[in-house]
Amino acid sequence: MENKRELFQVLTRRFGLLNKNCCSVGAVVVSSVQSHILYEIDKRTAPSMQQIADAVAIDITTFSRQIQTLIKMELVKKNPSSADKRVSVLSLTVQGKFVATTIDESMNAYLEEVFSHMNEFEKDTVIRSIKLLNEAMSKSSVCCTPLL
Amino acid sequence: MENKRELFQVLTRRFGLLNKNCCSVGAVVVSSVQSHILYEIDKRTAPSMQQIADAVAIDITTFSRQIQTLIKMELVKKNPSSADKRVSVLSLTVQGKFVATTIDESMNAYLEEVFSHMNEFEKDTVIRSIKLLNEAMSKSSVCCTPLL
DNA sequence: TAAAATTAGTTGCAAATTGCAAGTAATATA
DNA sequence: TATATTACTTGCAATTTGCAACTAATTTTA
Repeated sequence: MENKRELFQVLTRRFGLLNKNCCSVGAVVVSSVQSHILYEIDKRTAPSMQQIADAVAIDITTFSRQIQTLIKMELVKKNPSSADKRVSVLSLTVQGKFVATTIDESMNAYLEEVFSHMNEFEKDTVIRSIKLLNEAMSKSSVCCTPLL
Repeated sequence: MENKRELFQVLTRRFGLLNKNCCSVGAVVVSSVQSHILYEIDKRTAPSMQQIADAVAIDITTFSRQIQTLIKMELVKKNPSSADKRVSVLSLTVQGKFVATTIDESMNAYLEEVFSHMNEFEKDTVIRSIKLLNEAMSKSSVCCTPLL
Protein backbone atom coordinates (compact mmCIF):
# COMPACT_ATOMS: atom_id res chain seq x y z
CA MET A 1 0.00 0.00 0.00
CA GLU A 2 1.90 3.02 -1.19
CA ASN A 3 1.50 6.62 -0.21
CA LYS A 4 -1.36 7.88 -2.32
CA ARG A 5 -0.99 11.45 -1.22
CA GLU A 6 2.56 11.62 -2.51
CA LEU A 7 1.34 10.52 -5.93
CA PHE A 8 -1.37 13.12 -6.07
CA GLN A 9 0.74 15.83 -4.56
CA VAL A 10 3.25 15.43 -7.37
CA LEU A 11 0.58 15.20 -10.03
CA THR A 12 -1.24 18.33 -8.95
CA ARG A 13 1.96 20.27 -8.57
CA ARG A 14 2.89 19.39 -12.13
CA PHE A 15 -0.48 20.45 -13.40
CA GLY A 16 -0.35 23.61 -11.36
CA LEU A 17 2.95 24.42 -12.97
CA LEU A 18 1.63 23.62 -16.37
CA ASN A 19 -1.34 25.89 -15.87
CA LYS A 20 0.93 28.66 -14.74
CA ASN A 21 3.11 28.46 -17.80
CA CYS A 22 0.40 27.81 -20.31
CA CYS A 23 -1.17 31.11 -20.54
CA SER A 24 0.42 33.63 -22.79
CA VAL A 25 -0.81 33.98 -26.35
CA GLY A 26 1.21 36.51 -28.24
CA ALA A 27 1.17 39.73 -26.23
CA VAL A 28 -1.78 38.60 -24.14
CA VAL A 29 -0.88 37.09 -20.79
CA VAL A 30 -3.58 35.53 -18.68
CA SER A 31 -3.25 34.02 -15.24
CA SER A 32 -4.21 30.44 -14.61
CA VAL A 33 -7.46 31.45 -12.92
CA GLN A 34 -8.25 33.60 -15.91
CA SER A 35 -7.58 30.76 -18.30
CA HIS A 36 -9.99 28.58 -16.34
CA ILE A 37 -12.59 31.32 -16.57
CA LEU A 38 -12.14 31.64 -20.34
CA TYR A 39 -12.36 27.88 -20.66
CA GLU A 40 -15.64 27.68 -18.77
CA ILE A 41 -17.23 30.59 -20.59
CA ASP A 42 -16.24 29.01 -23.88
CA LYS A 43 -17.78 25.69 -22.88
CA ARG A 44 -21.20 27.06 -22.01
CA THR A 45 -23.84 29.05 -23.80
CA ALA A 46 -24.82 32.39 -22.30
CA PRO A 47 -23.58 31.64 -18.78
CA SER A 48 -24.12 33.97 -15.85
CA MET A 49 -21.41 35.27 -13.54
CA GLN A 50 -22.51 33.00 -10.73
CA GLN A 51 -22.46 29.91 -12.94
CA ILE A 52 -18.88 30.45 -13.98
CA ALA A 53 -17.80 31.46 -10.50
CA ASP A 54 -19.25 28.20 -9.21
CA ALA A 55 -17.66 26.19 -12.00
CA VAL A 56 -14.19 27.49 -11.24
CA ALA A 57 -14.93 27.51 -7.53
CA ILE A 58 -13.85 31.01 -6.71
CA ASP A 59 -15.49 33.61 -4.55
CA ILE A 60 -18.03 35.73 -6.42
CA THR A 61 -16.37 38.98 -5.35
CA THR A 62 -13.01 37.86 -6.62
CA PHE A 63 -14.71 36.63 -9.71
CA SER A 64 -16.45 39.94 -10.28
CA ARG A 65 -13.12 41.68 -10.30
CA GLN A 66 -11.48 39.09 -12.52
CA ILE A 67 -14.22 39.61 -15.05
CA GLN A 68 -13.64 43.36 -14.90
CA THR A 69 -10.02 42.70 -15.72
CA LEU A 70 -10.87 40.35 -18.57
CA ILE A 71 -13.28 42.93 -19.97
CA LYS A 72 -10.55 45.56 -19.86
CA MET A 73 -8.32 43.12 -21.69
CA GLU A 74 -11.11 42.80 -24.27
CA LEU A 75 -11.34 39.05 -23.89
CA VAL A 76 -14.79 38.91 -22.33
CA LYS A 77 -18.08 40.70 -22.78
CA LYS A 78 -20.84 41.15 -20.22
CA ASN A 79 -24.45 41.83 -21.11
CA PRO A 80 -27.51 42.18 -18.93
CA SER A 81 -29.90 39.29 -19.35
CA SER A 82 -33.27 40.28 -20.73
CA ALA A 83 -35.02 37.53 -18.82
CA ASP A 84 -33.64 38.53 -15.43
CA LYS A 85 -32.15 41.96 -15.10
CA ARG A 86 -30.03 40.98 -12.12
CA VAL A 87 -28.11 38.53 -14.25
CA SER A 88 -25.13 39.33 -16.45
CA VAL A 89 -24.58 37.07 -19.40
CA LEU A 90 -20.95 36.41 -20.21
CA SER A 91 -19.40 35.71 -23.57
CA LEU A 92 -16.00 35.74 -25.20
CA THR A 93 -14.93 38.40 -27.64
CA VAL A 94 -13.36 37.28 -30.89
CA GLN A 95 -9.98 37.81 -29.31
CA GLY A 96 -11.09 35.98 -26.17
CA LYS A 97 -12.23 33.05 -28.24
CA PHE A 98 -8.90 33.02 -30.00
CA VAL A 99 -6.98 33.08 -26.75
CA ALA A 100 -9.15 30.34 -25.24
CA THR A 101 -8.74 28.17 -28.32
CA THR A 102 -5.01 28.68 -28.48
CA ILE A 103 -4.55 27.80 -24.83
CA ASP A 104 -6.75 24.75 -25.28
CA GLU A 105 -4.72 23.62 -28.24
CA SER A 106 -1.43 24.06 -26.47
CA MET A 107 -2.70 22.20 -23.44
CA ASN A 108 -3.90 19.36 -25.59
CA ALA A 109 -0.63 19.36 -27.47
CA TYR A 110 1.17 19.08 -24.19
CA LEU A 111 -1.04 16.19 -23.11
CA GLU A 112 -0.45 14.47 -26.44
CA GLU A 113 3.25 14.82 -25.86
CA VAL A 114 2.93 13.36 -22.40
CA PHE A 115 0.89 10.45 -23.71
CA SER A 116 3.37 9.84 -26.47
CA HIS A 117 5.60 8.34 -23.81
CA MET A 118 3.06 5.55 -23.39
CA ASN A 119 1.80 2.73 -25.54
CA GLU A 120 -1.80 2.58 -26.68
CA PHE A 121 -2.86 0.29 -23.89
CA GLU A 122 -1.35 2.45 -21.20
CA LYS A 123 -2.85 5.53 -22.78
CA ASP A 124 -6.36 4.06 -22.69
CA THR A 125 -5.90 2.84 -19.16
CA VAL A 126 -4.75 6.20 -17.92
CA ILE A 127 -7.60 8.07 -19.59
CA ARG A 128 -10.13 5.63 -18.21
CA SER A 129 -8.57 5.98 -14.78
CA ILE A 130 -8.83 9.74 -14.77
CA LYS A 131 -12.48 9.40 -15.64
CA LEU A 132 -13.00 6.91 -12.84
CA LEU A 133 -11.25 9.23 -10.46
CA ASN A 134 -13.35 12.20 -11.45
CA GLU A 135 -16.50 10.20 -10.95
CA ALA A 136 -15.35 8.90 -7.59
CA MET A 137 -14.42 12.40 -6.45
CA SER A 138 -17.76 13.81 -7.43
CA LYS A 139 -19.46 11.05 -5.43
CA SER A 140 -17.33 11.73 -2.41
CA SER A 141 -18.99 13.27 0.59
CA VAL A 142 -15.73 14.66 1.89
CA CYS A 143 -14.55 16.82 -0.93
CA CYS A 144 -14.76 20.48 -0.61
CA THR A 145 -16.18 20.75 2.81
CA PRO A 146 -13.76 21.37 5.69
CA LEU A 147 -11.85 18.19 6.25
CA LEU A 148 -10.92 18.63 9.88
CA MET B 1 -10.84 10.40 -28.94
CA GLU B 2 -12.24 12.46 -26.09
CA ASN B 3 -11.16 15.82 -24.80
CA LYS B 4 -8.24 15.09 -22.56
CA ARG B 5 -7.91 18.61 -21.33
CA GLU B 6 -11.44 18.63 -19.99
CA LEU B 7 -10.62 15.56 -17.93
CA PHE B 8 -7.51 17.07 -16.45
CA GLN B 9 -9.04 20.47 -15.98
CA VAL B 10 -11.72 18.97 -13.78
CA LEU B 11 -9.28 16.78 -11.93
CA THR B 12 -6.87 19.57 -11.09
CA ARG B 13 -9.67 21.88 -10.08
CA ARG B 14 -10.93 19.29 -7.65
CA PHE B 15 -7.50 18.80 -6.20
CA GLY B 16 -6.97 22.52 -5.99
CA LEU B 17 -10.17 22.81 -4.06
CA LEU B 18 -9.21 19.96 -1.83
CA ASN B 19 -5.87 21.54 -1.08
CA LYS B 20 -7.56 24.79 -0.26
CA ASN B 21 -9.91 23.24 2.23
CA CYS B 22 -7.49 20.80 3.73
CA CYS B 23 -5.41 23.02 5.76
CA SER B 24 -6.69 23.99 9.14
CA VAL B 25 -5.63 21.99 12.14
CA GLY B 26 -7.28 23.26 15.26
CA ALA B 27 -6.57 26.96 15.52
CA VAL B 28 -3.73 26.78 12.99
CA VAL B 29 -4.69 27.70 9.46
CA VAL B 30 -2.16 27.20 6.69
CA SER B 31 -2.55 28.06 3.04
CA SER B 32 -2.19 25.42 0.39
CA VAL B 33 1.29 26.62 -0.57
CA GLN B 34 2.27 26.45 3.07
CA SER B 35 0.96 22.91 3.39
CA HIS B 36 3.05 21.92 0.39
CA ILE B 37 6.08 23.49 2.06
CA LEU B 38 5.46 21.63 5.31
CA TYR B 39 5.01 18.43 3.37
CA GLU B 40 8.31 18.80 1.55
CA ILE B 41 10.26 19.75 4.65
CA ASP B 42 8.81 16.77 6.45
CA LYS B 43 9.81 14.45 3.63
CA ARG B 44 13.47 15.42 3.54
CA THR B 45 16.28 15.49 6.00
CA ALA B 46 17.92 18.83 6.68
CA PRO B 47 16.79 20.51 3.44
CA SER B 48 17.94 23.97 2.40
CA MET B 49 15.64 26.81 1.43
CA GLN B 50 16.50 26.46 -2.22
CA GLN B 51 15.77 22.73 -2.23
CA ILE B 52 12.27 23.19 -0.88
CA ALA B 53 11.59 26.21 -3.07
CA ASP B 54 12.54 24.10 -6.10
CA ALA B 55 10.45 21.18 -4.90
CA VAL B 56 7.31 23.26 -4.60
CA ALA B 57 8.27 25.30 -7.65
CA ILE B 58 7.88 28.76 -6.22
CA ASP B 59 10.07 31.78 -6.54
CA ILE B 60 12.83 31.91 -3.92
CA THR B 61 11.85 35.42 -2.80
CA THR B 62 8.25 34.40 -2.24
CA PHE B 63 9.53 31.31 -0.53
CA SER B 64 11.77 33.30 1.75
CA ARG B 65 8.80 35.27 2.97
CA GLN B 66 6.59 32.22 3.33
CA ILE B 67 9.23 30.67 5.56
CA GLN B 68 9.32 33.82 7.64
CA THR B 69 5.60 33.49 8.14
CA LEU B 70 5.84 29.81 9.02
CA ILE B 71 8.57 30.60 11.53
CA LYS B 72 6.36 33.24 13.14
CA MET B 73 3.62 30.63 13.31
CA GLU B 74 6.14 28.38 15.07
CA LEU B 75 5.73 25.59 12.56
CA VAL B 76 9.19 25.77 11.02
CA LYS B 77 12.71 26.36 12.28
CA LYS B 78 15.64 27.70 10.32
CA ASN B 79 19.27 27.08 11.26
CA PRO B 80 22.47 28.10 9.52
CA SER B 81 24.29 25.13 8.07
CA SER B 82 27.67 24.53 9.63
CA ALA B 83 29.06 23.16 6.39
CA ASP B 84 28.09 26.17 4.29
CA LYS B 85 27.17 29.34 6.11
CA ARG B 86 25.15 30.68 3.22
CA VAL B 87 22.71 27.81 3.58
CA SER B 88 19.78 27.71 5.97
CA VAL B 89 18.68 24.28 7.06
CA LEU B 90 14.94 23.93 7.52
CA SER B 91 13.10 21.69 9.93
CA LEU B 92 9.65 21.37 11.44
CA THR B 93 8.92 22.26 15.04
CA VAL B 94 6.98 19.74 17.11
CA GLN B 95 3.86 21.69 16.30
CA GLY B 96 4.81 21.87 12.65
CA LYS B 97 5.31 18.14 12.55
CA PHE B 98 1.92 17.69 14.15
CA VAL B 99 0.24 19.96 11.64
CA ALA B 100 1.99 18.27 8.71
CA THR B 101 1.02 14.83 9.97
CA THR B 102 -2.56 15.80 10.60
CA ILE B 103 -2.94 17.31 7.14
CA ASP B 104 -1.34 14.23 5.62
CA GLU B 105 -3.71 11.95 7.47
CA SER B 106 -6.76 13.91 6.46
CA MET B 107 -5.63 13.97 2.83
CA ASN B 108 -5.07 10.24 2.88
CA ALA B 109 -8.40 9.72 4.59
CA TYR B 110 -10.02 11.71 1.85
CA LEU B 111 -8.28 9.66 -0.82
CA GLU B 112 -9.34 6.46 0.91
CA GLU B 113 -12.88 7.71 0.86
CA VAL B 114 -12.62 8.50 -2.82
CA PHE B 115 -11.19 5.08 -3.56
CA SER B 116 -13.90 3.44 -1.53
CA HIS B 117 -16.19 4.17 -4.46
CA MET B 118 -14.14 1.76 -6.56
CA ASN B 119 -13.51 -1.95 -6.52
CA GLU B 120 -10.06 -3.37 -5.88
CA PHE B 121 -9.25 -3.74 -9.52
CA GLU B 122 -10.22 -0.19 -10.38
CA LYS B 123 -8.30 1.09 -7.40
CA ASP B 124 -5.10 -0.64 -8.50
CA THR B 125 -5.56 0.51 -12.06
CA VAL B 126 -6.03 4.11 -11.06
CA ILE B 127 -3.01 4.13 -8.76
CA ARG B 128 -0.87 2.55 -11.45
CA SER B 129 -2.14 5.09 -13.95
CA ILE B 130 -1.24 8.04 -11.77
CA LYS B 131 2.25 6.63 -11.48
CA LEU B 132 2.49 6.20 -15.22
CA LEU B 133 1.29 9.73 -15.71
CA ASN B 134 3.81 11.16 -13.28
CA GLU B 135 6.59 9.31 -15.05
CA ALA B 136 5.43 10.43 -18.46
CA MET B 137 5.17 14.02 -17.32
CA SER B 138 8.65 14.01 -15.89
CA LYS B 139 9.95 12.69 -19.23
CA SER B 140 8.14 15.36 -21.15
CA SER B 141 10.20 18.04 -22.81
CA VAL B 142 7.32 20.48 -22.88
CA CYS B 143 6.35 20.77 -19.27
CA CYS B 144 7.23 23.84 -17.42
CA THR B 145 8.83 25.82 -20.14
CA PRO B 146 6.70 28.38 -21.98
CA LEU B 147 4.35 26.53 -24.24
CA LEU B 148 3.75 29.15 -26.86
C1' DT C 1 -50.65 42.74 -3.44
C1' DA C 2 -47.51 44.85 -0.24
C1' DA C 3 -43.76 43.57 2.84
C1' DA C 4 -40.04 40.39 3.62
C1' DA C 5 -36.67 37.37 1.98
C1' DT C 6 -33.66 35.83 -1.51
C1' DT C 7 -30.58 36.28 -5.40
C1' DA C 8 -27.06 38.53 -8.61
C1' DG C 9 -23.64 41.26 -8.69
C1' DT C 10 -20.60 45.36 -7.08
C1' DT C 11 -17.67 48.01 -3.99
C1' DG C 12 -14.61 49.31 0.26
C1' DC C 13 -11.51 48.00 2.81
C1' DA C 14 -7.28 45.45 4.60
C1' DA C 15 -4.36 41.58 4.40
C1' DA C 16 -1.77 38.25 1.92
C1' DT C 17 0.91 36.83 -2.22
C1' DT C 18 3.46 37.59 -5.92
C1' DG C 19 7.98 38.72 -8.69
C1' DC C 20 11.64 41.79 -10.25
C1' DA C 21 15.64 44.35 -9.11
C1' DA C 22 19.06 45.15 -6.13
C1' DG C 23 21.29 44.10 -2.13
C1' DT C 24 24.62 41.19 1.53
C1' DA C 25 27.37 37.56 2.81
C1' DA C 26 29.74 33.18 1.99
C1' DT C 27 31.91 30.06 -1.11
C1' DA C 28 33.96 28.48 -5.49
C1' DT C 29 36.77 29.50 -9.52
C1' DA C 30 40.41 31.39 -12.28
C1' DT D 1 43.89 37.47 -4.80
C1' DA D 2 40.39 39.13 -7.82
C1' DT D 3 36.11 37.53 -9.94
C1' DA D 4 32.15 34.89 -10.37
C1' DT D 5 28.64 32.24 -8.40
C1' DT D 6 25.45 30.78 -4.91
C1' DA D 7 22.10 31.29 -1.00
C1' DC D 8 19.25 34.06 0.74
C1' DT D 9 16.93 38.74 2.07
C1' DT D 10 14.72 43.19 1.40
C1' DG D 11 12.31 47.17 -1.13
C1' DC D 12 9.18 48.19 -3.87
C1' DA D 13 4.70 47.93 -6.51
C1' DA D 14 1.16 45.28 -8.56
C1' DT D 15 -2.19 41.68 -8.10
C1' DT D 16 -5.24 38.69 -5.69
C1' DT D 17 -7.85 37.48 -2.10
C1' DG D 18 -12.24 37.45 1.04
C1' DC D 19 -15.37 39.54 4.38
C1' DA D 20 -18.84 42.84 5.19
C1' DA D 21 -21.87 45.90 3.50
C1' DC D 22 -24.19 47.75 -0.30
C1' DT D 23 -27.78 48.25 -4.63
C1' DA D 24 -31.05 46.49 -7.56
C1' DA D 25 -34.10 42.91 -9.29
C1' DT D 26 -36.93 39.01 -8.43
C1' DT D 27 -39.51 35.58 -5.50
C1' DT D 28 -41.90 34.24 -1.58
C1' DT D 29 -45.27 34.62 1.82
C1' DA D 30 -48.67 36.16 4.56
